[in-house]
Amino acid sequence: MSENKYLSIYNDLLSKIEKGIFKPGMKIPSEHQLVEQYETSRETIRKALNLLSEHGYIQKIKGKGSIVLDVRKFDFPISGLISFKELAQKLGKPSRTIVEQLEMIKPDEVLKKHLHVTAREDIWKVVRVREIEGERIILDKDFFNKKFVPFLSKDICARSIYEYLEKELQLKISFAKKEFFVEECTEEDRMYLHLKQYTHVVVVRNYVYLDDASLFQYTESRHRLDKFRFVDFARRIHLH
Amino acid sequence: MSENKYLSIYNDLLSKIEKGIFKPGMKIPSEHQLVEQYETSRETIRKALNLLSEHGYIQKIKGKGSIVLDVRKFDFPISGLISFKELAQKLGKPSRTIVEQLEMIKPDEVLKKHLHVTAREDIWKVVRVREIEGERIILDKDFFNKKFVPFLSKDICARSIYEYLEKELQLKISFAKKEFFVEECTEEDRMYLHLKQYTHVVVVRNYVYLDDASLFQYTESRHRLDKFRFVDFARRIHLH
DNA sequence: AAGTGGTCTAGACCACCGA
DNA sequence: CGGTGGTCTAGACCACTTG
Repeated sequence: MSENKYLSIYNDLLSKIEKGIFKPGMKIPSEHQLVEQYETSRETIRKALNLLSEHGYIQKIKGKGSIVLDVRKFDFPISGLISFKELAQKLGKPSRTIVEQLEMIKPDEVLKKHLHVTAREDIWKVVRVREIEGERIILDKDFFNKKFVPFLSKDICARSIYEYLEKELQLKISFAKKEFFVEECTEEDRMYLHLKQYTHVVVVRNYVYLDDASLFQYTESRHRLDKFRFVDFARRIHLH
Repeated sequence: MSENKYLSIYNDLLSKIEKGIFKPGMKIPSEHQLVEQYETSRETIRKALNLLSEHGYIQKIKGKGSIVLDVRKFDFPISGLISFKELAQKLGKPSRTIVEQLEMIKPDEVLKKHLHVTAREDIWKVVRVREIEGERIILDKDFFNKKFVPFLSKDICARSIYEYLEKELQLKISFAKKEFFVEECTEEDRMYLHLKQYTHVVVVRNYVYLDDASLFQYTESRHRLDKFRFVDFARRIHLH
């Protein structure tokens, strides 16, 4: 219901692109035309179009118009790392999540640094393995500050912690910083994953921040080399 | 000189953050105050603040204000893959670029698909090796449609093709799509890189689009495992 | 209740593009 | 030249936070 006007226009235009009413290469109506269609002001239309542009659906060209792009349909949903769930869904492959550890700990030196916490604070530690087609591919180690996440259960971890945090606890995730690099396998990797002949894993460190800019989660995700994949869609910034 | 007003405000605020005049955790002046300081309208201030927010420098909180974040200073400049140059600069290490191949070719099947071209079009192929501290770390294979880049020389390739395209040819790069994955080393990798004991490379496929949404460059960048690093800063989108 | 950021309006002028 | 998108203004009302 009471959606923002510019968001509802964004969604309306998006669905027209996805349904093929606006086809790749085509120009969508001009801002002036859209102002009349949606009976709103030009800045509101521009907000909707800028969103479409930032998400890679259209390209705005000064003096010409906005044309529909075709880059996105080949790809995974939005820019960024495809999650385990999305991957499994896309590929239509049988998969499951195994909760290996769930405990309350005090942070060690490394974790204190990553989570910006003191030695006295309580931290949830969750270790999960993601299995696709019977192969244990990804090792996820999540750490949550108990201050933000008072309760966790194996059941919640086996489903989606993510959904629990956003829907049940109403935590508003605002932004995340990710780091990727390759590391030699650890004992822990060998214990939990089916590594085959691979001697290295791709490590993704994920720092998640809430709406009020407080860091509440640190995750280390360790992927078997051959099953790692990432897609990034980046708009170039033209300052100056 | 004749810079946009909102961009000059953005740059001014940014330099105050980087100089520490606005410190992490601090609130910057309210939009109303900034309107008076910069003698402009509120929407213009908001454009500048939204840019700062999108680039991860501040966090806007409704009803409270905008606070300065501290996530970025630990990291490489803007979100996205750090380029060879940035890496070398950051680490202050001696480095150079070696142009191994520069030729005009007709696209094979794979390239036709990647560059969206026909078999008759001419394609520049550039193969370069990036060396840091005497080690050949990265193999870059660039392909340009001759339609957009009529002339290239070894000299240009040894410096920065990038600068040449933007400054000399005035090409406006608009957005890029990147794919990351890990692959087994090829003969070519072994020939050009110092791979040490590593049996795999991190492959980055880069598709670059111009302002008019035409695809003009395809690049395959092959990194030795231990020297690959990526940082991503992603704002979470809250639709609905 | 006062202050904050989020949305929205109805105008204006500009730079760019195509015919 | 008319049409396009980019910037900018000076208001307005709202939802939210804090005292």
